[in-house]
Amino acid sequence: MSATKGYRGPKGTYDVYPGGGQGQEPHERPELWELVERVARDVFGRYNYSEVRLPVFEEAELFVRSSGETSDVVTKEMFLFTDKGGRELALRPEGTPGVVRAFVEHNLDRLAQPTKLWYMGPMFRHERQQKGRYRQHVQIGAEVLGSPDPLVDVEVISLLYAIHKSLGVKGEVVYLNNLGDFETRRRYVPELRGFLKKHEAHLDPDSRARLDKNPMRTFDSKSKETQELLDEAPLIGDFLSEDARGHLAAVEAGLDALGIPYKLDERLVRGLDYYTLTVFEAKSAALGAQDTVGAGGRYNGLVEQLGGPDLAGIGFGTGVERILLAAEAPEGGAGLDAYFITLVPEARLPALRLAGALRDAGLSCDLDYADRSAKGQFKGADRAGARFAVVIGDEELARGVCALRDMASGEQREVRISDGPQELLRAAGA
RNA sequence: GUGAUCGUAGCUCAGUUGGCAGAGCAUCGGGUUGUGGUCCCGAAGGUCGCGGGUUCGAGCCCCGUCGAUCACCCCA
Repeated sequence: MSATKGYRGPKGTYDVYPGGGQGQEPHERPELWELVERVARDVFGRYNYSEVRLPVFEEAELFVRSSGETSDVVTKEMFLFTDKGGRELALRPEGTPGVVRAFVEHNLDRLAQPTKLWYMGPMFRHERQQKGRYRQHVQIGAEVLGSPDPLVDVEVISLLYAIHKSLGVKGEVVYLNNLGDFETRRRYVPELRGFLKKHEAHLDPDSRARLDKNPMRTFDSKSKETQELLDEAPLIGDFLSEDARGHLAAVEAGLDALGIPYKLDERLVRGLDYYTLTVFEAKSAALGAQDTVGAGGRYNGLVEQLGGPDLAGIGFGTGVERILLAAEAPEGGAGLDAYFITLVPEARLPALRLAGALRDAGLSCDLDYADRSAKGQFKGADRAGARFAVVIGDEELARGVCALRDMASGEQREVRISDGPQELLRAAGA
């Protein structure tokens, strides 16, 4: 916050640093990130997904091709730059294009199908920041390539739901829709456009501008008048092909079987061009206007469009900052096993040696390096959440022992220093 | 990119009609020459976001700028 004296982080970014949570947003706390990573890794493992780690920048063209020339993400939110070889590059605004690119580049369709992948990493969008919206933010995502099976849709949605649930996201509702296949949209879009043209005078300016290029996005409008108008508009549900209708029904049956609560929302459209059939959005009532915690959908034409085989695909992305904002912050972290308190300079080397031995044995410990008073060092032990304080002073050195103090009970016993860490461990265990 | 509100100690915030920058918490030290989490005392910590203007005098008023928050646009 202060920053008169030096540099500040770039607009729309934030730092993760130790601070005991004081004045920090949850996503600024390192212990919460460790928790998220642990949980994500664990859940993905249980669903048999493999991790991919990809560059945070790609050829800009890749995003234009996949996300869509008219999408906001591409037209106004990309961080673009040219490298010294004249290549047009972009910091990735989302994860899916990179994953599909890597899938095609490495011929991952040779692996067992479908290919189930997950990632976690920063995404970049040049937009006005807000709480729960940052220019650099972290998404956890999954992509399943190579299967059109609606039960894969179910798995992906349940995966998203499981991650949120494991991390304590509050007030979550999953919205589901089906945007149809290409045939569906060929019939539906002209119908919708025709309807909107008739009422063009009553549309808000943004919706009017989208009329020709992407009329379905009109459903995203927050204008009251436009929304009232849309009550009369034709809905895509009535235009779904036989296949699309069956797909949606199968997804619903699967979600019901798993007991995942969802709401069908025929007005749900997504900002990216590549979606087909299933789209979904998980929102949390615990957030403000940026209430989407995670979202995704099926993209059956994308792999081929990016130069790969004609394979189906589906995936989601979920924002870690938003997960943490919408979650109950867990309290209490793991403390140290031992904290060494040295009362005379001659005690420092023996303490260092013992601490090293304990660390080698797998215990966590720390010592005072600030030459503090005994009282100060005990405070340090307390603040570090140490289970034991190991005290070495004049008297102990003279008798070749250290005092092992249980910080919770206050009980103290002596252990011979020459007995080494094993004896300390035994004494501590008692 | 548009609009509104805000910016004072590490954190949360007081600061009157413009008159010597404060509190609580946190930090460090002392009370207990070697024993923490309670209590008491003390210390340290600020170019009041930054730059300009008005004024004898600006944390306070005016302009600009940067940043944050909220709402749009859109999204995770």
